[in-house]
Amino acid sequence: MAKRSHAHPHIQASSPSESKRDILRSAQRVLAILELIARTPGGLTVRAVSKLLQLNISTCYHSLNTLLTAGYVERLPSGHYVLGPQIPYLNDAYLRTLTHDWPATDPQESWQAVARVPAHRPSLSQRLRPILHSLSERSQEPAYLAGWRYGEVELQAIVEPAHAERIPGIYIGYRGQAHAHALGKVLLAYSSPAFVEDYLARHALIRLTQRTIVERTLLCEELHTIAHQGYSIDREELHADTACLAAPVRDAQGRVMAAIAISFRSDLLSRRGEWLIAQVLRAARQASAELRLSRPCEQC
Amino acid sequence: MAKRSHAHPHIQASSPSESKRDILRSAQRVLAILELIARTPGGLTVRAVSKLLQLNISTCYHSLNTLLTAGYVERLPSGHYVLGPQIPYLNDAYLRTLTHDWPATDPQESWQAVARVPAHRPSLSQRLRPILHSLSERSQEPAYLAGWRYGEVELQAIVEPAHAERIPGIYIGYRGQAHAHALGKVLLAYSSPAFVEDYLARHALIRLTQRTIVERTLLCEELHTIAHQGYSIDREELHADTACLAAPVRDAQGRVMAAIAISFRSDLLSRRGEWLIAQVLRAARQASAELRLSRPCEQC
DNA sequence: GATTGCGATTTCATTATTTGAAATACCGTC
DNA sequence: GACGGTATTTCAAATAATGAAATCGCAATC
Repeated sequence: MAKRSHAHPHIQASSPSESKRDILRSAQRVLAILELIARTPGGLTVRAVSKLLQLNISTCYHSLNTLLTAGYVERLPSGHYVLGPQIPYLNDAYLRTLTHDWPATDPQESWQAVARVPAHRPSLSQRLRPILHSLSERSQEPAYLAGWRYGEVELQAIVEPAHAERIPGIYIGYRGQAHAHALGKVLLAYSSPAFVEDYLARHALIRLTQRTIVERTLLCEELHTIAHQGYSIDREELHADTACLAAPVRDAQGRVMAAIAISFRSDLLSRRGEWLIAQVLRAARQASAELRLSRPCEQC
Repeated sequence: MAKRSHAHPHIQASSPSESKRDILRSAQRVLAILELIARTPGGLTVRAVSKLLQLNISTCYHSLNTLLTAGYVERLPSGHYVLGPQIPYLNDAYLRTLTHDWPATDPQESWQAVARVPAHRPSLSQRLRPILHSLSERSQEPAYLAGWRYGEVELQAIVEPAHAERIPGIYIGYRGQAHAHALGKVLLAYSSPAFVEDYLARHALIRLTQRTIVERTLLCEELHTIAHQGYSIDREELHADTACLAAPVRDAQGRVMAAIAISFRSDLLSRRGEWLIAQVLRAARQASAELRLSRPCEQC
């Protein structure tokens, strides 16, 4: 975007690393402080922020005041700043934007259609929640729904049973590491080769556990296998001790719109694997059936 | 905080309304833009932001770029900006801060103890989730958990059954309007008079429906009734057509630490009210029993 | 195939805003 | 009562944001 054209007539020397144009530096700093606080469970004092970010304490003081008055952080009586109530408020708004249906995956440009999708039609996650619910109920494991969003795999719904916990570090809105989980792999497996190409060009295959598939060729083989067998397995590829199973959800035209999954302790795979696969496939079939009827479809 | 002392020797005339000191204006503007986008389901273009906020288009352009590169917004191919993946990421961090136990309510200062509570003990919402789950299961209505946080009632857990939807506009992390819902009323009902006094001084009794209690004396009467009967009812006080029932959860010392509730279509109140009250009371009793055993208590 | 309209991007000088060092205030502890 | 660790305030320096206007790009229209 920024053209970084002929240097300013002004000074500009003093900025240490090549600082980006078109960015509001104090705003950027404030956001960086917010993220730092998010990463620190117990909160941070003004001074701590100043030290960690190598910023003048006065700058941090003003930045934190800005965040404070806007509700993005809160100040504990101890002087520690923690995330404030504006965060879940914005998240609620974000969740409502999941209330679109996305066109499937294919040529990287397909998601541009999103712009044309009218807001406020019943979302996939809303329509499929009962199915996730019963999947979670039957299996007594957490159930997940993911779809494409702006060229990324996005986790869009989680239904947890009373006792089992979701995979740590995973949350609604989580994107990425598609190569390392069952949902991502199954969605990629049913994408066009051109799209997979593009996806792999945009994403490094980061190693998350010893089992993560980090070889491009191995991953492509895996995707073929998945497309052939109709579901995907994550054997501790994302998180040690945890396995996932995922299966595709198709719309009336047969396009893969989403994927449904469950996660569970990986040692269950050998004992209950077959049964769990059957449950996931069943839920995915139900979901596809649900999408087949009464599509409030605009672009058909 | 800001002392607004003797006017600067500089100009300072040009700022129209009394602009606050100790605030980073460009950062504040960026946050305002973020909130504007959050309020707009379909997203906004640079120009639209500029018009709505009465800012120079160049300012908006730079602000949006800042938000964009930090992941707080995303740009659709149409040029519309919508909330980005950083929002749910921060929310996940916020949710983890719910992983404290809070001291109860009383004298407005009690929440200052939060600062001393070590992070990472099992949270109320984690411990009580199975109970909420079975409450939701039995009643087939959404179940809620709320507690005190920094002197405010905060919604801390929601368990939705397969088919019923939570109250719109309500989300985990939601605070306030305690006078208008069952959870808030029951928590206030078991707070000390001094605290209620303080709470009422800090919060106007905003009218949300025709039934909202906006008279201070009426609310106090209501709180007395609630404390006497052991549960609270919200009869369309927060949201038209929706009723809630809430009951207190006590710790081993008998202090009210939280409240459990369900919401449902208000017409069910006459038919199933008695039964639903029994369910909520039962869940609250179970929760209190759960808190009674094996408290990982630091300050006792 | 050129034109128009609409909006995004870039430019650049002006000027207000942010910065940073240091002084000061605060609070709990020894 | 002094000390150590922080938070807050001050104020001049100078950096960084602003705003008007020019430019660019795209798509619809003539």
